[in-house]
Amino acid sequence: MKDLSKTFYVTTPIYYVNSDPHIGSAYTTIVADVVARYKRMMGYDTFFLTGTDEHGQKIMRAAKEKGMDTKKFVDDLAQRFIQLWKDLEISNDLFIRTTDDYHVKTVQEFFQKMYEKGDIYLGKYEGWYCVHDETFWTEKDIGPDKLCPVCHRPLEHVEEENYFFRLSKYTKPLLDHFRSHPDFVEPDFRRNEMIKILEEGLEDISVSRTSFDWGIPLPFDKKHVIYVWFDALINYVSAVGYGRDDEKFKKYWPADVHFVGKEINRFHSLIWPAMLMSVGLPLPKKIFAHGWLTVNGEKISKSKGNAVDPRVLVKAYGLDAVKYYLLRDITFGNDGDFSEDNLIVRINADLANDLGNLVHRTLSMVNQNFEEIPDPSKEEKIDDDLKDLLSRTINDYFSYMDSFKFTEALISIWNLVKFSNKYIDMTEPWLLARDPSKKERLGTVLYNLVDVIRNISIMISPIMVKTSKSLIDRINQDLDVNMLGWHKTEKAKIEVGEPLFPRIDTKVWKKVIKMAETEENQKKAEISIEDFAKIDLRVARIKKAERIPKSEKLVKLILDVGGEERQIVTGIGLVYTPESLIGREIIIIYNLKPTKLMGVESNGMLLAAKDGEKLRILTVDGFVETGAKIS
RNA sequence: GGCGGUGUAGCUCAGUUGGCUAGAGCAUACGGUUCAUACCCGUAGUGUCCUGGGUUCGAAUCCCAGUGCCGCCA
Repeated sequence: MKDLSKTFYVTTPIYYVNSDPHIGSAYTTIVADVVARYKRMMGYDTFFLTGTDEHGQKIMRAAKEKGMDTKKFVDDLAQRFIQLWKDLEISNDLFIRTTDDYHVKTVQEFFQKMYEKGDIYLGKYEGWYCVHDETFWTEKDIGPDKLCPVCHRPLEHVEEENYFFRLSKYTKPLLDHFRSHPDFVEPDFRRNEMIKILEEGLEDISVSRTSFDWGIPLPFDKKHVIYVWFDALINYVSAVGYGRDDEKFKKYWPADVHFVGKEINRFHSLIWPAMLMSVGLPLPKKIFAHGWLTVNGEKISKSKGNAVDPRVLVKAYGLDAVKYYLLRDITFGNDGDFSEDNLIVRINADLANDLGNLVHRTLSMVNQNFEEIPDPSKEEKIDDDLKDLLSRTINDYFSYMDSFKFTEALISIWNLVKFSNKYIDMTEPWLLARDPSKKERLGTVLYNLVDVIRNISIMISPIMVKTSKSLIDRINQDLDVNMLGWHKTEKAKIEVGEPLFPRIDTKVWKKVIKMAETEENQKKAEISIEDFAKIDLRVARIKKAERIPKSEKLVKLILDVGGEERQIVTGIGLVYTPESLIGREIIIIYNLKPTKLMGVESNGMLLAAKDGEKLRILTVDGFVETGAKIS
């Protein structure tokens, strides 16, 4: 299976250093990392590239505002990305910066080639430029207010001599390429968008600027610097030695897949291929444009406070759990939502309950009954079922991973996890253990389970690196994809270890994503006196109080409200003992709609002041008859 | 404004070329079990399959119109 002549080259976008990395940017890189790890496991000589995009007017201005030298400024910013990827254990083989010397040189050579080909010409550009988006607009694109149609910032009028790229010339060749390579751009709806643009025809684009100098100078006209997008795209070839290390370049180019966000799909699916055609290089095999993440249902933005540093999540939940969640819950290619609630559900249900518990119960039984992993012997029907499911899972796993269907790959692995739990239930090893004559059967059952766990740990290894390692170490086996399959577990001692994933107790757990809006929400909307009048508040005296069985918090109260007897259920059991409540006067909402809590009827609600964990019931200042109204 | 996608159980979604009483996971309720992280296993549900019309023996699935959400372009 190992064949190092197979190579695989995978890239992320290079990130514009001027904005902070958040969970959205981390998502692309994490996916690319999973793919790189998977391909390495499959025996490919893999090259995984990420990096930073550091030129452009926006960065130059930002540096100026801070009074910093531009290069020093981007050095600091790039470091933030390098550190983040280190913290997320991203396995990139190179981190490219567009300010790296070799990149600068390659870009100039690339540009020179295009020029010699006759695809670059000097023209006059007149129009409006948005510094923020690095985008040019023509008069007809914008309104009389001269604001950017995208970000609504003021535009700058520019009029200068620019070099242009004859992009229009490549409309037809690109269209042909799209038609003859149906998998060139994925998902398919993104490809269709690109085809539509091609059918309408491409226009030549301006590719140089003269009004500032933070960029790569044109080789043949030093007054100009190369448009930042042009410069950036070329990173994909400069990183693997274009014009500098032919052997390396030949080995890895063309790239197998460029992972990009949907907002930059055009650049990668149209402009970049046209540039490559111009210099006579083969096109990348695939561009995969994924969707955007929202966080807790809202767009990621600093003002909303949900632009969380991914490390905060990793620290709270663990890297493997966050990665599992991202790949399991968000269908790759579509937009998705990073929901902390759903993350916790996945951790508790899939990781702790299903996988963690399967491992823990299996390994515990092995060590309770045997010195080491027992030998299998005669197989029964249920064993064949497990074996069949394993082999189907392995097949599905390969085909899903090869087509970047991570969600499906994980679902299919987890079907195996769930069936393994059922297998334990059906074979009842704890009963087998009580009957010495069934020791052999017990050994077979436990061997099968360890064998499946071994397979699972290999399959999850590109995604959950630490978990996989921890699992395979506990059972003392090799993490080798060639060992995927039934009954390839070697004899070895095992170690039960701590539970892989502790459950998160949602009752006490504090979430880490603080939505800025939450605080605002706590300040409730103004109400009128009529609104308040709808609430019927009364004084009541507690006649009886008793805990509701099986509940820590809930207490059932029998009240006297002006001679009427009422039953309410209240959640103050952690703070008050029932005995201490009897005889006290409290305030209740008298006309609250009745409800049932833990099956016990509650006709009203007691008022209490809450300060974090502290809780005190409201009462009246001196004696008042029960049933008295409060207003 | 043009084009495209999407709208299925409380939640997240699956539903291949139209075909048996519409599915899964989570959550809920009840039962079983005890090796295990109050875990696992089983059972039970609930759905105007966005709305209205049409094609068909038969439509969540195809066609038309409307509507909500989303995307691309202008």
